[in-house]
Amino acid sequence: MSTVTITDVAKHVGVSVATISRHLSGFTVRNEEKIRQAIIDLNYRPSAAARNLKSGRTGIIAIVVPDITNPFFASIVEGAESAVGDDRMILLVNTGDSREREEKALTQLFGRVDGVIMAPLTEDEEGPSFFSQFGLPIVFVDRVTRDGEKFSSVLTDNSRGASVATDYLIGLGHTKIAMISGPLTTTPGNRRADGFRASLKQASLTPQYFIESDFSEAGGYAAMCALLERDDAPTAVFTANNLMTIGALHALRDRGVQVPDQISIIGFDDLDFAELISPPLTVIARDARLQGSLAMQMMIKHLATGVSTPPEHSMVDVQLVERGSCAPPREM
Amino acid sequence: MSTVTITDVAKHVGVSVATISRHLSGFTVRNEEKIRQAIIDLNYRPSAAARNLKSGRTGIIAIVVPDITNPFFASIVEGAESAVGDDRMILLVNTGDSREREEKALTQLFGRVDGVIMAPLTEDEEGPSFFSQFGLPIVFVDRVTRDGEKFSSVLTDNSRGASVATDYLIGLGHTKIAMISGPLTTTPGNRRADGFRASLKQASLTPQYFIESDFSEAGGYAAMCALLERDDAPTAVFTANNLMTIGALHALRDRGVQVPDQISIIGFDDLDFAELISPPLTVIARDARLQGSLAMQMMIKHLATGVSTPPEHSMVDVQLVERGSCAPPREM
DNA sequence: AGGTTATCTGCAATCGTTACCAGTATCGAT
DNA sequence: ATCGATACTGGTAACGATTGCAGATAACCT
Repeated sequence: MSTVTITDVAKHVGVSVATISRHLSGFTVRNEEKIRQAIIDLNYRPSAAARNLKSGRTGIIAIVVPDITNPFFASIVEGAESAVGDDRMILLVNTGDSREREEKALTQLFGRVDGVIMAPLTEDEEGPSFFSQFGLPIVFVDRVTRDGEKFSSVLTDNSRGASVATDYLIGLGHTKIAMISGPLTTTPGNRRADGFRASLKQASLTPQYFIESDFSEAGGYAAMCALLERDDAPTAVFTANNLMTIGALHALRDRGVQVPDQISIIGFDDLDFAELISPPLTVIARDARLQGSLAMQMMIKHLATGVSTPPEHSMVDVQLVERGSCAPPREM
Repeated sequence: MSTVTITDVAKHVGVSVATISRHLSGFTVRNEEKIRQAIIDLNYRPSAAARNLKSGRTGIIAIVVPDITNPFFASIVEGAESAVGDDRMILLVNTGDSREREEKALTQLFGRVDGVIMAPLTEDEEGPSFFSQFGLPIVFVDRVTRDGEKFSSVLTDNSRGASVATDYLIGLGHTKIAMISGPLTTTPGNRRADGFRASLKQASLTPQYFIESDFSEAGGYAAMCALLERDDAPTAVFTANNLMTIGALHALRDRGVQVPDQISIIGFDDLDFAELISPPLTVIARDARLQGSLAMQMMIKHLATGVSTPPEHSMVDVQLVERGSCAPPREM
């Protein structure tokens, strides 16, 4: 097996370890060709652990997401992966929607990675020092950073996105508009609920059909069922993420409710197969891949320029993709 | 910032570093409480790099997948994540369907991880030593291992799955059955094509509608278009993975071809939203999450018992999920 | 008290690499 | 022949943790 070290290579060639090391670092040395050959012959691979210990860097960037099976986060990861470059790798942590695991991940990550790209589950209630304590460079996706925090972020205008969706439904003539919301303790959940409420208010409507759910498919299903059981059911519903949209659609299908004849539905975040659903699903879309890629670029830049550089913030556009799942209310 | 070492803690308490180290490793030492407190006060976190260097282990297991946005692989990762345990983490490598990146990943992974779970892109043409040369424990998902290889694997009966799909279409009365296949250089692509051909042969049919594509949505789209342009178009099509199924469905939708009236379609690998498509999609399903979890369990077991243990192999069931996208052929 | 364990402790070597330092060879110019 | 500059070299001290060894302390028994 292979536990061949730099010393073995040095002996084999008949030079010192320093020379081999220099060759590895790209300096010109005398026996270039001999060394190159010896490395191949002995199948020598530098020990990452030893390098880490000396340099303090690992060449690994972590991405922490709540749920990798959510296509949105999968695309974030893919985008980040596309921007990571040849000399670094990605370590994925799936927190499974658990705040506890998220926290533990951060402590475990320390020393194993050079930085963390994080789409966090919850708002930071513990105060501004919570994320700082880990002493890791962090780039946030979809989480607003507080004053005094020195972290960069890639944001979407969640509030505006929700407003666009709600305004669209209002524009179609709906007045009984429901929202299946994410947890209000999360940045996206919170802001999207804000946008919804703001639009309703501006149209002099009250958010009587607001349900706080949990961003999961099961949660969306349950919420939709609850809405349908009401005496005075809504004529339109805005679901605050893709998984809940799928859940809601399942509920509607199981109950035989026709879309958009009996109820209109608009989701936040696009889906690969949105056009294949019948009717094709109208959504608020944003470029997840771009977000992941931007986050990675920020991280790499930050790592290159050093800790002292001020944090950057970038905003990714949201837009309405009109398909066929929304229509004017029937009984009007 | 924090670069507090075990020496700092030792000095702070007034004992030797060895004592701190022993405390960290769970041995009973004299000043337990004092040490515990010092660690908190100084915010000390053991250096992963130093530990790696000494122990030779990293506590990280890599998962190499061709495309993380494919729900199947996302589920594999999630399953693995669920089984990984508290003391280890997952490093994700997305090869983006590139054999080159797959290879490079393996070399980069060496020394950074304790083992690799791999859903490889291609068959191993380079001979049995190709994967061995990296000196890494590997568990394969969906790749058959050769004689003489000492790697474990989690397999699906791809051939049988394809046969079940094909037999189902034959049973409905179809004779002009197409297959949109994955690359024949990959294990899954190869075996599924085998199953298709075998079933056809048994029914005395010839595989005249066989198209080798690339497991991507765009590939599925293009292949479906090609099939539809034929003078003598097929009445049923079997798509060899979920992404190509989506692509094919898009093509059918764009051309206004009715499913299942004008053409029947059955896919390999289930989709979260298969029921939401109209008509609901009939598929060959298998438990991806289970596969990921099994692979991780094998890896952990292997790591615990040592290199000498013989490789394990486990087979995951496939089954037909009948929904509404298949019907007897129209003109018969 | 003396002897025998049973516990705990510190010293120092070690893991594989990098980087500093000083040393040597080569070369052209004087 | 001497000099200085250039280009490379080897020895070695780190990086931060773990661990075998031997010594120290305490605990227990007769």
